[in-house]
Amino acid sequence: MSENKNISIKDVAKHANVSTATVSHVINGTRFVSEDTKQKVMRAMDELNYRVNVVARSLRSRKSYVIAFLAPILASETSNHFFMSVAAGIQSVLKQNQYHLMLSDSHEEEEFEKEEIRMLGSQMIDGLIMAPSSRETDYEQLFGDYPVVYVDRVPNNSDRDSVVVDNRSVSKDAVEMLIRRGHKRIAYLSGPNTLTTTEERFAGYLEALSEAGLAEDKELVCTGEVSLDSGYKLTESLLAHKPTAIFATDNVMAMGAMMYMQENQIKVPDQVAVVAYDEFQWTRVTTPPLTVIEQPAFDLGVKAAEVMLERIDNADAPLSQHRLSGKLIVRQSC
Amino acid sequence: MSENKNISIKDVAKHANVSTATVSHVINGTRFVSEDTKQKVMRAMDELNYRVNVVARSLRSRKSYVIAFLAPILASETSNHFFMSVAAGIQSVLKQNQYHLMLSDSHEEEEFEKEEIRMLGSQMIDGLIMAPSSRETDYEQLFGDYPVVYVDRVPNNSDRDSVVVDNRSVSKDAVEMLIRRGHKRIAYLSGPNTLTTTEERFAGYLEALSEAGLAEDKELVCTGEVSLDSGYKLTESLLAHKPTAIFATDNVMAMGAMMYMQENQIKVPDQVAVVAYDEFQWTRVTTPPLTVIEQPAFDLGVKAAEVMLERIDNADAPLSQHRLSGKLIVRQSC
DNA sequence: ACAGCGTGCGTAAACGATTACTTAGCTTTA
DNA sequence: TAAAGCTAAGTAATCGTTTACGCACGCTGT
Repeated sequence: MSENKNISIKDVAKHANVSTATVSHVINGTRFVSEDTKQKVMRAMDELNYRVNVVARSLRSRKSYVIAFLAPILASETSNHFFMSVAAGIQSVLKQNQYHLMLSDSHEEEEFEKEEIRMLGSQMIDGLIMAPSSRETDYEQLFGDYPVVYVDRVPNNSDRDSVVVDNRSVSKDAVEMLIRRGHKRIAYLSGPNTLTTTEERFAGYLEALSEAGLAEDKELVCTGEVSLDSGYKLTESLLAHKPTAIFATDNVMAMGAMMYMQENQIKVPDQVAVVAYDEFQWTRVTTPPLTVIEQPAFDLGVKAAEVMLERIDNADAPLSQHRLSGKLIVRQSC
Repeated sequence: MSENKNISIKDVAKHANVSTATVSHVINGTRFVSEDTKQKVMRAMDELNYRVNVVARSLRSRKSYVIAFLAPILASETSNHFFMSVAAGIQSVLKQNQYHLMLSDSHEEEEFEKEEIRMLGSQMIDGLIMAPSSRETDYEQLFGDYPVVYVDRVPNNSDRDSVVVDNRSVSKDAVEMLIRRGHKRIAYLSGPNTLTTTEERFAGYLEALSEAGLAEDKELVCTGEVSLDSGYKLTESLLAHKPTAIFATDNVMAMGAMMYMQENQIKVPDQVAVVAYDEFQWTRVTTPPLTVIEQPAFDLGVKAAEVMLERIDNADAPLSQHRLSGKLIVRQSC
């Protein structure tokens, strides 16, 4: 039916007896066209089932109205949900401004990520919002000449716009709360310390301890792979050192911890209290429901997109760096 | 530093003292170029920090190497994870074939979805893989002249390629298992019956009952909004009719059910057994761990992408429709 | 010695839009 | 009535590639 092959603005122009310029201006509303002519053009477009070729358009206008979001969206259940919420925030802003969102996955691997950036090439996107998988990498040489906004994480020595969570501060809140409830042996369970986020969370943990006059006990600090199994095993070894509370900076690892304690009849929170990162619906249905730190994922995306659009508007505006607050949600696990 | 503004193949050609054709052929390996010339060109590209303009390329070659995936990826935690797994599958295949994945969200709303399809325009993508939010809609007129593959769901009267889950069959398995364990009053808890998937799951439920000589009890069939709260409330009213088991076709609703029973000290599985759709890591840490139906989400994506690439290769190949099997994972909740 | 062929590369026309510059025709103004 | 101005729309260059042709040169065989 709708044979759409190769119908160009030229065909429409011929069919409507006007010039291509006029057709273009009707489509874009970029200059006055008399009502009569406008009607003729519209009718022609309808009859030919014309569809604008966005590729040609962006070649000429040097605008694609596409913003890419590069993050470890497919890496795990946790980061998946977190970054998809960020994506939702981005999308909500972009949509209002007629921009498209292109999601790319970095797999949380540097090489994979670099390859994705290369594939974006030049001109395909008007901007890149990314959560870098490494803080050591020098990304600058890979980027095209579009603006870049970092979200959730920032590489070292970056002088780009950024929107992140105030991890240190909310982590400190969480640990302080545990201390207020009488805990003195608070374990730290986390993934490897390679991301700025993780580092900040650890800093918050230490700060709370130190301000309460508690010394850091190396035996209670435990980092490992981010996975359920890893969380399970690390919890097992942690418990040998008799913590009364566990502060887990990763959701999946917290699951492992909960699973271990459930299987070994360790009462939460009576024997061991638990506070973990990331609010999910399921954290309300564990036994007991989990006390968690909720990150403003959606807002992170909203802000990042807003910053991006402003940057596109004005390349010379001053650096725009933002830090959003997390929120402690107290439930029965502590 | 890396001033990349406006470096085109022409600049490279001039700088290397060759023609643009040669540069293009070096980049794409599309015809023999002597080692010497090749080196010259490469060096020039390096020195100028040349980056191919993918927009111009796809304008000319009529190929964008972008496949769009349109699904309700941001709609809820459940569909989010499910469709992101599908996306991961798609991505894994596309990447091997040098294609890009562009994720678009349909918000599970028809108008939103249509708008997204329109925005894709023509020529921007080489193909569209989608999970339609409605089976009634006539999407055909909206599509450009790219191939379309439906995944997970298929609209009525579609004669497009498709890849879906055999929902009826695995749902039947699950209910049969409950029956074998002696259950006779099995409740059905589900979202609204507007998707083919939901419909198929209900059919499987009914079929298992009927083959076991059990009559459908309307009081035990309960559909409502897909949300934790809704699951919670519907479970409350369901329990008035004394089911001994609940079959939940949605993950979030199952969470609501679990939460209600937990809060009201209803023992699972002793008083009420539970079987629910969708395997997540957290289903292993509830008390007790949940028996679930695992959908082959990743494989769904893989297959869909394969089908897409074949279709792109050969527009006239016969219709390619696939049905993948789900898997029942039995844990302590039943 | 020259027709014929293979090799390596250059020339220039697309692809389908946007848009700076013109232009034709009409109205106003002095 | 002629110059100036205004209105609506047309002409054609341009964005950066790909690719169908064509060409020059050197080698081969007779």
